[in-house]
Amino acid sequence: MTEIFISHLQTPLGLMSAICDKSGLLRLDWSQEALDDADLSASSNDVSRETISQLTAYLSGKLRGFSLPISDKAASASLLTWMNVIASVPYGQTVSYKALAGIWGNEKASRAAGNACQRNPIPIIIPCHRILGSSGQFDRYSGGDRSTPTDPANIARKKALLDLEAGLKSSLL
Amino acid sequence: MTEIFISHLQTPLGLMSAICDKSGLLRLDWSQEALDDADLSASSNDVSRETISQLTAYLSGKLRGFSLPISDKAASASLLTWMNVIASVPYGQTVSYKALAGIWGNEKASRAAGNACQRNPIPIIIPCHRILGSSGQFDRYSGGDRSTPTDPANIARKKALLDLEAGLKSSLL
DNA sequence: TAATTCATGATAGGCTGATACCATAAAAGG
DNA sequence: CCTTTTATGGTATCAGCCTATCATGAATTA
Repeated sequence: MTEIFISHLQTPLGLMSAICDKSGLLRLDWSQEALDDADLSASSNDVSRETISQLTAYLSGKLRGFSLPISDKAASASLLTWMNVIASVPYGQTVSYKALAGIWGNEKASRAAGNACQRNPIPIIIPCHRILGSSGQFDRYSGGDRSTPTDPANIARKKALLDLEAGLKSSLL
Repeated sequence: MTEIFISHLQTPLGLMSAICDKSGLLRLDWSQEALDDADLSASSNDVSRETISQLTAYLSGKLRGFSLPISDKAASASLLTWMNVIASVPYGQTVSYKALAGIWGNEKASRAAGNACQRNPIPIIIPCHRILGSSGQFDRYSGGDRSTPTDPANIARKKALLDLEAGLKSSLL
């Protein structure tokens, strides 16, 4: 029914797929299973190409903020509000789940904050990698795939993104 | 997501649209709103064309029974059982809502029978026009559009179909 | 320090019961 | 005849309610 558009980017951390409908970004994925319920004959469109373009600049260390339309079908209404809160964390900074929950409106909802990070369909653009445990742990990361928060490959991705933003690496491409 | 196929037939009673997915008929409609949630670029397929073909023969008085695959997504499971009951009423015969309910399994469910007729997504093929009030009234007909059972144009269609099957007219084309 | 345990809040999914909707039918009253 | 009233059964929808899940955090142990 709803037409789907896709663009890809090969990175040292894996192949990324930007998936959109006509109104904006739906999700960003590392694994190929992104294609599961998408039309196999999908082509790219302006938004998917622009996403890859900005992503390339970001991973090269040349871009510190994204400007992209996000489809309102990317997530439930409640998750979208969480995504806005996550997006308010600036480049290069990190925040605990508890602090994130505080910004959201209830400091005690730290666990709900983690829940939202896990279900974030658009990693990097919505910078859930900047959310850490209260004592600085970054041992969980889903990278758009809700089912693999402890996958070592994902942890490595989180670390790489943090290193990039901390200036420890100049590029991830 | 699910691909849709459509074929049309212009008749004196209005433009008919046969809408299918790959597994069979989804619905048959008189009004153009049939296209509302269908892909505007939809094309025809074997089933949609065969539907129009058999329909043409039926409306010309040359065919008295249909043989077409019906998608299991055309209706809920409970409605599909009602559709089978309706389809068991032979060409040229009529039955009351109460009698239909009796065949279905509960003579007192006459009102549920009417409910099923109203929601029948495939008029003519599933011959809900053969179901009348207990004293012979045919003053309700939806013709695939659940919201207009008392529309005079629909009543006229029901009468025309009954006249055709009674041999009062030799063709509706 | 590290492993366990416990208190917590939000979300989504599943289940249950209540309800509004009807292309009915029969009876009652004029 | 006509309209009105009442009894009626099934379906779909929705509001509650409960529950499992979780990328947490803090306190308690050893």
